[in-house]
This record gives sequence, structure tokens and C-alpha cells, in this order.
Amino acid sequence: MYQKIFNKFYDSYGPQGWWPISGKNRTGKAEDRPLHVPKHHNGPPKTENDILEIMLGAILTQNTNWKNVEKAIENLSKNNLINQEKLQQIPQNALAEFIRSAGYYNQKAKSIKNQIHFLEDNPIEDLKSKKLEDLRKILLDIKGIGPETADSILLYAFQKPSFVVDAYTKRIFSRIGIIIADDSYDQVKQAFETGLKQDVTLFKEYHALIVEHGKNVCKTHPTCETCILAHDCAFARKHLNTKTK
DNA sequence: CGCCAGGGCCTCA
DNA sequence: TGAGGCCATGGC
Repeated sequence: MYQKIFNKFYDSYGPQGWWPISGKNRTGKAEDRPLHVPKHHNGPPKTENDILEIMLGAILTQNTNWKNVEKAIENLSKNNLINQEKLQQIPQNALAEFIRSAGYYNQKAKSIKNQIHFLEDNPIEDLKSKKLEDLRKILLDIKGIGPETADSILLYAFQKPSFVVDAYTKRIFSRIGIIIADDSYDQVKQAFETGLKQDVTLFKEYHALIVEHGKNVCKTHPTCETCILAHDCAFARKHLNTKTK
């Protein structure tokens, strides 16, 4: 079932090419991109600063629209702050001003400082070779990094097959009827990881496609009329029925 | 205007 | 361990 839904997403939305990276590898904003051309085309991050940017973005996007996050990242980027040494030196209050647009800027500035401090003791180069579970545990020990942020970092920064569960995932799949709305994070994660081949590329694309679907179709007020999963979805069937009555 | 966005921490039972 | 309050900007 999970693979089948992935296929439907992929066939209709095309490859997403996550994680979105500032200024690089944009395929342009063309809404009319050919379906087979990824929306972004970022493979595994090439440099340590790319990894760092993903780690920062994962914190900045917590409960926040990505558009607001992009502004914050651009702001950091043009001030050469996507850099470990610079982030070590900058005071938390000053950092907060650069990321204001991402919201919760005081909390996030603190989280980023915690993360940077962690990287001082644990160089990115050393983290790459760690096992998924070990790396996940130590990421979760950083204050400001919870399960979703940790899994995003594992998957998109370090290419570890850790499925990312977010609000969209819960909303979409509970509406379909194959998970329960108040299942725990780990329950949902396990359901996906059990139902899919453990494959980094698959996990990366799947989460990105879920976000795409959740933003545009399975919204708080969903547009079931145009939803490609309407026939698979308990919520959509009921919704469409009561509407035409 | 009010609602919502790719959560996580702290507190209090 | 789980529910509720809190953090905050910007787009629509």
C-alpha cells in the first residue's frame, strides 16, 4: 500500500530532488516543468557546508512555511554565516536577528547554537561513518532537535534510510485510513519503514512528495475533487459523497 | 482579519 | 507518557 501510493505520487508529481538548497540547483520556478525533470536536482550534499545548510534548514523549518525559511537561509548565506566557525563566534542574539523571518527565532537561534556546539565535538566527517541508530540517538540529545528534525538530518544530510514523519504525513495517511490520527511519531515511522524497501532515494522522494501533496491538495481544507488518491481515501470518499448530495 | 505553516520543549498531572 | 501552553514571522 505504501509503495503503491508512492507510485501514484511520483507518477503525477514527478521527482522532487530534495533537499532544497539555497541558490543552487534550482530548476527554476517554471510551473510548466516537464514531469520527468526534478523540481530541484540536489543529490547527496557535496560539501560540508551543504550538509551544514541542511542541518540548519531542518531546524529552521520546524512548524514553519519553507518560504520563510528560505529567506532566513538566504540571509545567512549572503552574510557568509553558513559556516561552522562563524556560527561558533556569533552571539545567539545576533544570530536570532538573521533568522527572524523563520519565526520562533529566539528558540531556533538557541537550537542552532546547541547544534554547532555539538559539531565542535563531533566533526561532520566523523558523523558520516556512524550507524543510523547511533547517529539518531546523539542527534536527539541536542536540545532543539526532535524526531522529525533528526530524521530529516539523517536522511537528507547523511543519506541514512530513516523515514521522516511530519504533520503532512499524519494528516494524509490518517485521512486515507491506514494510520490513526493520534498514532505516535515512532508508530507512523515504523509503519512506513516496514511497508517499504529500505532505500535512501525512495525515502527522500517519498517525504518530499508527501510535502508536495500536503501543501497543495491534502490541505487543512483539502481539495478532494482534484486528489489523485480520492479512490484510495476514506476521507475523500465521504467528503465527495456528502458534497454531491 | 484569522488561519496556517515540512516541531519541540517544558510543565504538570 | 500525554495533553496543553508557549514560541513568532509572513502569506493568503
